[in-house]
Amino acid sequence: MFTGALSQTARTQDRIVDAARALLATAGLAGFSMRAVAERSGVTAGAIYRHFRHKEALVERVVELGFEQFERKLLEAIVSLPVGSFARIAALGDAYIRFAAEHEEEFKILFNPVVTGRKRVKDLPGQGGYAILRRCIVEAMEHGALKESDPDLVAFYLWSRVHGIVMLLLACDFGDEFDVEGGPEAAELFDATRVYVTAGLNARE
Amino acid sequence: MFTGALSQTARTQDRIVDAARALLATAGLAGFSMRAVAERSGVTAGAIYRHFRHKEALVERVVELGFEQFERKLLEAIVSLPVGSFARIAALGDAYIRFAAEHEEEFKILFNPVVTGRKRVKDLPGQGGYAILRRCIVEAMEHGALKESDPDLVAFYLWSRVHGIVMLLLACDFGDEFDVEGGPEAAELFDATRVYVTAGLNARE
DNA sequence: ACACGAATGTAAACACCGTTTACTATTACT
DNA sequence: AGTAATAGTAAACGGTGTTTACATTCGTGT
Repeated sequence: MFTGALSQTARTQDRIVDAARALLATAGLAGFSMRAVAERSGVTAGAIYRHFRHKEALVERVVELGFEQFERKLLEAIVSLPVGSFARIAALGDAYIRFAAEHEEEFKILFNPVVTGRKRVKDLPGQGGYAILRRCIVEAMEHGALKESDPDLVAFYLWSRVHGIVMLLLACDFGDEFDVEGGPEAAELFDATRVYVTAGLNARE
Repeated sequence: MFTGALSQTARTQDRIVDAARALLATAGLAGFSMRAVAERSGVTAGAIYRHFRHKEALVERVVELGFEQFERKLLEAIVSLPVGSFARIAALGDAYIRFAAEHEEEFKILFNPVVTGRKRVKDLPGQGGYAILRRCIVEAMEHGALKESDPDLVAFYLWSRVHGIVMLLLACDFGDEFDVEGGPEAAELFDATRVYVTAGLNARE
């Protein structure tokens, strides 16, 4: 049967997922228990198992939604910038870093090999942003903004770069190496090291 | 009193830590329970609390030992290479990646912001390798192997690069983007993208 | 050599966790 | 209206990290 309204099933399933997302964002993975999710969604812990096979499946769903939101942010970041420009690539890196900063707890989960398994890039929503990045790289090469090269290799290089900046700063406090109180922010270091990416490190010219 | 032998305290404490390290390496964090560590070290779970305040403190100790071993590997990697050479810097990256590959489970923990807290780089054994890397960079600049620049910024750039490669590959499978069955290895991608680091990406010369 | 206090270990309990079970209430459809 | 699937509940189960009450061992001063 089809009614315009959502089925009761869908309603509580959504409430569970919403509660799970909120809980993960505020309490982190430590405070994320089935009973806590249940209470937040006005349901009993056992009821969650009518909608998700186990806790991991619920976490996976949250991660999936996180990646969808992530992809949306990446698309928004480049939409108003000229096709084929280096600015588009820089904007993607910036959006990546901004997302990580604004959704810290969620980001820690998205790419955490301990809490969620290793993901095939192809199966991620929007290929985890890889597809967008690769397209911008190809276009930039066509427009002469980037040296011609293997776009997959460049995409991996640039992705691992922003990812490394974010993950390293999540794991380590560089407050004593860079005299910024509380440590420098990812966005600053991303900007400050950009020149190395464009011009290279070699002294030889 | 002082005897040549270790005190009983130190003995069982070592046995606990050894068991913890072995368990973490084989079963990962999922199989790492206080009772499992206890059984492996021939002791009761409660006894562990005479030596470590809580589970996290035990994990922290394992992480600390991991960082010490990590630093040793980095030092070994450069000792026979000429001071001031770019080869030293490349060797550090290589050792970083090799360590991550050979101690995968341990590495996932060392830099995981979810399982261990954010660490001050200065407090890590060997500053987590930062001190070694920075010294090699300064020496390379003095010998003209690297463009003159802020060594801290370059160190962060290079560290985040290897870290990003490793963490990204731990989280994601790129088997479909690079036609290497099961996905490419970190060492391959590290080598293949090195030219971007030395020469830069810009088309403009 | 002995005694005594601290250090170390044990077994059992506690509260919490993910998950399952037995049961009830609701829903959708003939 | 009747019925079979669906959705929800409360209680239980085994496992977890941690604490407790108690026993043992150890180190040391006399």
